[in-house]
Amino acid sequence: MKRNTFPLKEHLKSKRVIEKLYAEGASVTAYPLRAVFLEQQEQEPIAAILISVAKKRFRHAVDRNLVKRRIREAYRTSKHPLIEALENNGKKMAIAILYIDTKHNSTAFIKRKMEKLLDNIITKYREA
RNA sequence: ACAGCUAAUCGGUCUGUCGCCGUUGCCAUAAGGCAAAGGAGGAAAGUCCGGGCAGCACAGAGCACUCCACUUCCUAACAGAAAGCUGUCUGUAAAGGCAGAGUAACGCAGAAGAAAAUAACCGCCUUGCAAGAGGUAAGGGUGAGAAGGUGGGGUAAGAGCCCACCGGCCGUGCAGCGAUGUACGGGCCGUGCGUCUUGGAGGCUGCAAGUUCAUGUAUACCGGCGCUUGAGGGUCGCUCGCCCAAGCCGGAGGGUAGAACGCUUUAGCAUUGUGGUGACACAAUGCAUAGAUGAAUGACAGACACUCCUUUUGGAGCACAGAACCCGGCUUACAGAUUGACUGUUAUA
RNA sequence: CGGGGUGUAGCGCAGUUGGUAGCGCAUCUGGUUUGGGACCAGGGGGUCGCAGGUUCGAAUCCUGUCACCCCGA
Repeated sequence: MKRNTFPLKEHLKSKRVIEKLYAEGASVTAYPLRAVFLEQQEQEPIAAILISVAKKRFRHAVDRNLVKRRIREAYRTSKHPLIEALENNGKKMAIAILYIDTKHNSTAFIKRKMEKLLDNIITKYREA
């Protein structure tokens, strides 16, 4: 059985890549989540992830942290189908996950939507 | 007992599974793996003050500018804190809020009002046929503010002109380190704000400071100094000396977007003792307690505690809020719990 | 994290040596026109972001607070 991890290496940090991602990346939505993704070969992990919660939507740092932690937890526990799909094709990818609701949602709800979102990324990438 | 006021403390606990971050140890050529013990706050917040620290600037002194201002005291420092003083407001009270250096000179005080400061509009009194002249701050009216206030004597009418009490000012004695209080005496006193005067503080920029390494570009351009008549660098607390030495400094432009140091041991925390009304200081003993950087400190399940609603079975809730170089304050947000001092009301002894 | 600014009528802005809060557009009424626009005349509309303080008096000075915007790699 594979372990559900999300170490620092899999975080997306490079400013250049992020700028390119937002400029050229394709997007999918599974409300309240939106993903922006781009194929990106010059990187170590198979999928580099960026999680973003806008200050405009949650004014207090406590609320932003809570939402980011829930998203991180959801990604950690449901990332393997995506990783396998990319590995089988020999591709690597940079993904930004945005939270576009203005109120809190439960962890279980976010996890369901995360699974749907990652599934959507795979199908949309195959089409393209 | 209830209600309040004030000072302080706390502001969930435990178990299991899966994760995140750095540290230490072991294993591994390496990538990494395993284990251990740790991992948000009283406000981490706002960024309103004050320092430390860093770079740059700087001969000395003065002026200007900005801020502060009852007294004594604490502190590294402060616009902060402590103990007091005076006035004023709120409260039955405990208590709390606000204001408080000085006034020699100068300026301003809209509208209203006769007049806003060497004052006479109406009125009153004297004089005069009258016009007018003189005296008068008791009464009217305007205003935030109008000639110390109230009462009596006194007078042509009046007025500190005189007296009593009160308020203010000056002097002396006493108490206090002092602000100030108090007793006695004196003369009889025009409001507010500002400029100003006196004393104190302040160089500028901020960890995206600053330092080092790697990658990369421009050995090109402009200005200055220098090329053996030595710029600059090293040694060094400084000068001399000695050594190295052909580049160095600034501007504009181009390039890089990675890593490390700074980065957590400190004006540090806890306990006890001593001094002080107190803020606080000193001493002894013990402790080591986040250090991330597109930014970790969590998710899920269960149990307990607490509060509320229903009622004996359950349901709901559980504040404000998340470190970003570090401290000392201030301000603002905050469900609830505990302890000490004090006040009021009611009841009982 | 650090630095700076703004908040005044429905909209865009003046007014900050303290003394009745204005301008343009919009809006309303009347006139003009066959009717509309333009034009002419007149009117209404303000917790000056919010809460305290100083002052006789605050949009203006001081303190706190809320919202929004800009700059620094």
